[in-house]
Amino acid sequence: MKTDRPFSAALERLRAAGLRPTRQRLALTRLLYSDGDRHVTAESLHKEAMANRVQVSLATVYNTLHQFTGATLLREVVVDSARSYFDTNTSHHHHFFCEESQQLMDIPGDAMRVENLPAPPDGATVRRIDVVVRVGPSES
Amino acid sequence: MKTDRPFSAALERLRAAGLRPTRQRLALTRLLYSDGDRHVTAESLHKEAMANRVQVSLATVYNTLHQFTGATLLREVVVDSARSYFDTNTSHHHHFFCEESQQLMDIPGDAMRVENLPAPPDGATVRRIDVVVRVGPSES
DNA sequence: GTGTTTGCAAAGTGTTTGCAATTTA
DNA sequence: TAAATTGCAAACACTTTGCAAACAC
Repeated sequence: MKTDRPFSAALERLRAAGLRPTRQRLALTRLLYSDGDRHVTAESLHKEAMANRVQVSLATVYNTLHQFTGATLLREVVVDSARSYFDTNTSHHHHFFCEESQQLMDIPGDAMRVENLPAPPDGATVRRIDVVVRVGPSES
Repeated sequence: MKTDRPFSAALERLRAAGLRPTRQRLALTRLLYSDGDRHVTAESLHKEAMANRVQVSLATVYNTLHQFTGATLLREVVVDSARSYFDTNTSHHHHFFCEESQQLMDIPGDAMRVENLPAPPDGATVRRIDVVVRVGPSES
């Protein structure tokens, strides 16, 4: 009998994060991590689940996205004030964002650097640096 | 008779942008540009207007912020998916953002540089590069 | 006067929450 | 069985819109 790879990988991933492997979380984990790095919104993931005959409510998708973010299985990316995006790549990196297509694309972490960052104000510490390169179609 | 500086400056600013100098727009312009660079949300500007006995509806504040953005009198800054921020400094620069206090602070445009930006995907052009340095209180 | 702008209240969007029913361990 | 999770529908916060009254030119 051969192991159902995506399934057991999902199980392990949830266990490692200390989250109960419920049917919904397992299904969403498989969708999110079976095929390389991805950027999803609550709605896109919910649609994808529906299309794959995984029954999950939108509320549960929201909850799950936030739990996963809390467990650093996901990283939230703020690029659009209308919608929240979540990235399965939790390592330090930046993004291209195309406003017309609403597409996010990773920029590998070491391909880019921010130079001469001034000291943060008063008693503040830098938590994170986010670079968003907004792009659009060439012909304007 | 001496000129009412903030008033006529606001008038000129609106004229230059091709916007009719209505009572509401003049008042908001004076609030926005009389005292250095500022970061506002629709609600903060509306509150400020009320506090200064300028009667404007929140809907008009929203409309005005967008018209001003379209006329490059303002620049929208995306840092928080819950709220839209507008910056009276329209030149190229980046921001510190403190999530606990919801405070935005400018980082002067030339103090910081992004190095080794990879080429944008396919037939895309870079429209803008936004760097957000998220900070928090030092004691964690 | 004529076209623009305003303000209200209603509608809209994405997101969160309360709680009973279900599921996991 | 006890505690965690789900799903629904209602509640939310912020934002946009339709339209009649007010205003700028």
